Amino acid sequence: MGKLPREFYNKDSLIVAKELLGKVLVHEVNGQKIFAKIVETEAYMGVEDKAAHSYGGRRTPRVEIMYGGPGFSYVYFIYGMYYCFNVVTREEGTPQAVLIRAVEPMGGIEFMAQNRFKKPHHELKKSQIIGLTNGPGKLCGAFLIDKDLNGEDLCGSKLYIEEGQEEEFAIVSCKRVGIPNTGEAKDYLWRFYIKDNKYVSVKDEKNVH
DNA sequence: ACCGCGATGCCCT
DNA sequence: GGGCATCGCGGTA
Repeated sequence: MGKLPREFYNKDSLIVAKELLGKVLVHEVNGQKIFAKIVETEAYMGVEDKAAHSYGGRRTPRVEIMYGGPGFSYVYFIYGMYYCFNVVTREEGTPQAVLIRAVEPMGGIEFMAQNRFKKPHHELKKSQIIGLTNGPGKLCGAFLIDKDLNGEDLCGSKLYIEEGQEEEFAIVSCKRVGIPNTGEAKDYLWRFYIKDNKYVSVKDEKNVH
């Protein structure tokens, strides 16, 4: 399957966030290959977006990678415990990103089970099987994504995204999660997910197509 | 099912 | 020193 080229990422996050649904995130690590279908994303639109780390042109060491070119990872540490994985979009100097919020496991599932719960997959409860990757912090745990992967080139051969199978699905657009203090930005419908997918972190009842 | 809360450390003012 | 693009637990129903 084809790896997404750098040009794929050189667009507004609102476009890339939708186009990433159904694509396959891959991490090759410790001789293992972990891969999963992207089912939920959020667009962070940079300078104009109060919820974005780069809002107003804020340029600190943490967000520096967002100011570089498209197709690199932006991994940050949150709540003292978790990592979140983003894909940097747009050209150098325009700091946008897409947060990957949930994925559906496809391969390397035993490895994910160990990484998340220190147990073999067959010992997991049903809620734990869904809980492997149905949230931004959880999928980073399953995929062994941490600070060391900040700034990784997604056009390389370690952490990358591939075309998925041809597939029809409906896309739901709704409000982003966990950004209560961002004024009008908290109400923008910049979260996207595959309708009816089990691995979506938070379903939104009153949604828009 | 839903709700409330505490964990825990880095980043930035 | 305050806040954070989260999660899992333990309570109540």
